[in-house]
Amino acid sequence: MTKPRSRRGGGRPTIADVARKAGVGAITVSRALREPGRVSEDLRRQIQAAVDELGYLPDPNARALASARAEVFGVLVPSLTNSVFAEVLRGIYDSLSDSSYRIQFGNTHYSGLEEERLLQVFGPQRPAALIVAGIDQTPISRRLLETAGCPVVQVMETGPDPVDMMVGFSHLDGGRAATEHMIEMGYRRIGFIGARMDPRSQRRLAGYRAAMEAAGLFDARLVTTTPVPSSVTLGRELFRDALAKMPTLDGVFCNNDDIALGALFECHRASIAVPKTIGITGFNDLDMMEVAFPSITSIRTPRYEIGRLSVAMALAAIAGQRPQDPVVDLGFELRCRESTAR
Amino acid sequence: MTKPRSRRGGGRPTIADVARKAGVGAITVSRALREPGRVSEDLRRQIQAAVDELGYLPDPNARALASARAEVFGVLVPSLTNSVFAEVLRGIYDSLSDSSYRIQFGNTHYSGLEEERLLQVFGPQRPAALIVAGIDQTPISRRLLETAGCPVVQVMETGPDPVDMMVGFSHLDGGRAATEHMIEMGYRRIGFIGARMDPRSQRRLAGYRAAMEAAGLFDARLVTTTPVPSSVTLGRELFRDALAKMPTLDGVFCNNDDIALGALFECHRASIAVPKTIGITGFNDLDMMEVAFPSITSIRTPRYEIGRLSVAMALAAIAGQRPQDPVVDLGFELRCRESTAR
DNA sequence: ATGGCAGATGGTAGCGCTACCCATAACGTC
DNA sequence: GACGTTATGGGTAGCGCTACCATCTGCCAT
Repeated sequence: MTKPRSRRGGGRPTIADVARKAGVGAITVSRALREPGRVSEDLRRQIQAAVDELGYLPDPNARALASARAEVFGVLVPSLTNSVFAEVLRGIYDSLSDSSYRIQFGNTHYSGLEEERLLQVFGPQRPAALIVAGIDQTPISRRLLETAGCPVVQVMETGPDPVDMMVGFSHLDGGRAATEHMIEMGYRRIGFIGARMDPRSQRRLAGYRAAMEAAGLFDARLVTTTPVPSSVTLGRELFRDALAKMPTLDGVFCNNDDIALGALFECHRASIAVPKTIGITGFNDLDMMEVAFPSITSIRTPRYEIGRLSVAMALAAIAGQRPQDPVVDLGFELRCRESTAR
Repeated sequence: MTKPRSRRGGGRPTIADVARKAGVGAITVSRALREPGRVSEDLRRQIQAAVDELGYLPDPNARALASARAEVFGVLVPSLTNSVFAEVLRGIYDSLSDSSYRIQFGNTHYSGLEEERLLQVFGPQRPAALIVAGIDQTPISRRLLETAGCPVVQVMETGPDPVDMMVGFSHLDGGRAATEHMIEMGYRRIGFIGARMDPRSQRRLAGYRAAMEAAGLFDARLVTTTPVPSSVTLGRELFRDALAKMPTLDGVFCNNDDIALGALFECHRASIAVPKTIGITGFNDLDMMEVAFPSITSIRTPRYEIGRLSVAMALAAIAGQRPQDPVVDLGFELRCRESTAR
């Protein structure tokens, strides 16, 4: 009569239970929880008491269905092995841990197809916001993002044509700055070694090339790359390859810090003096660069900050505050260290 | 008349649209999608055609509400900076990417309170399974896990009293094995240096102590620890502290590989011969241990495999297949390298 | 011929919440 | 004193899906 069916949910209190106990309507409970300002002080207290007593927790699934909006941030990164993305994720996480938003994440494995698949999985859920790494989405992914009906933040890079918002920095400028630094320090036969060669790596390479050409130093044989995923081990191998191909090498700009570390270790092993015989520059400035012996010059990238700011922008957009400039360039910083101090 | 209200959802096709187009009942569409075996070949084809034509995607929120079960795996890890957990996450992710399960993750920051909060956020959503790192949950967290109404896998460690299932290895045995190896290699004044000192680090320390005591070598002044989060930088500092405290040190077993790398770099910097003057052993066996110069002895831990197996066990449990043994010890492996080859 | 039973399909009634609209009271304003 | 206007609360009707039960068909055993 009262309960036509044993409750499927397993007997957890519902909003109706709270409403009954507090002697108010269910809607008022809903409002008291979501927009306390619209409910009088008295009722709010009464309702809070009922909530506490019953241990009521709103059902996020019912909420999502009724409001056509899930309290979920979807986050797409291309890799979990690469600690750079772990840091972005950490920034995202830390900025969201006060809120009731949950984080759902997807690993695209640097694949456009996989990214499309994941967007198709995330979309129907109507997430509160989407944060995706990179700016080179496939046309299908782009359309999925545009029609997602929620704020979208592309992170890690900036570019001219945001789907919605962007937070990042210029990899091309970073690559150029690193290379110019080495040229300034007197290196001439500067190699580029890079793994994975995703779009961001490509742009770092382009920056390297621009700097080298501007100085009249570019030589295609100085470039050693592979699509294989980056690792310290691979860094060592690539460095050996580069040196074999070009024995007069006097410096290397590495795609990232893992590669740089591998190169450094190989120098140790082969008794090549760093920075005297060969200079080394990394990219990202992981913690270990400072500590390495010799310490390694690198480009500090604002990974954690990118995560934090992307969330801040998304939350502002959810609250209806569109930023004046949807594209934010957080820049980077050259950290000169022993490995290029000739 | 037909549509009493403009559709809140924004006009995406619903199951009713598919049913109408295929000329069947909504329930049959639902069944065709979830348990194809229970629908005749003919209708299945018809329904599939309608689904394709409309581009129908089921609404996961509605599904979750109606079935009191969300297609979500909740994953709780204590850190994102520590690449060990990134690897576990990767294993979890890779095992789930074929399925329609989504992954929601939480970062407990090594805090029991934060873990409780996150479980309280995850619970009401009725996830399909929960994967949590560690076995030292607070009583409240434990109860939340027990009453979650879904499979629970505790990962990274094994222990006697699983909430439900466990996948991991013995950190105590790992610590002991590393220490015994150093003793065998002729080291005597072996220090332990450790950061963070979470429960797993504590057990590695206990293993170290057991081995040292068994050999009559233990001395409390050999132990240098800090609750500060681990990093390569910190490894260097701790190593210096340890050496200052105990100048006769002839070896160190490091809490983890970051610390070991910091110690190695400090040895380079201070011109301390490794492995001759001081031996170094790490823990986890990250990629870089093999490449370092000298290469660093470490304990290989099955991080990725833990992630994969935890998902496999959870999926089996969801399918109703309880494992014969709910606790799986994946073991570890000592990798002897140059840093302890005296 | 009857009953029974399995397999295939459909109808009804929610799951727990919120959007939308309405009711009421307490104040003004002119 | 009629008419807003604001603040506060409630009722109704779904959101899109699935659990539960009913129905219908065909086929076998009796």
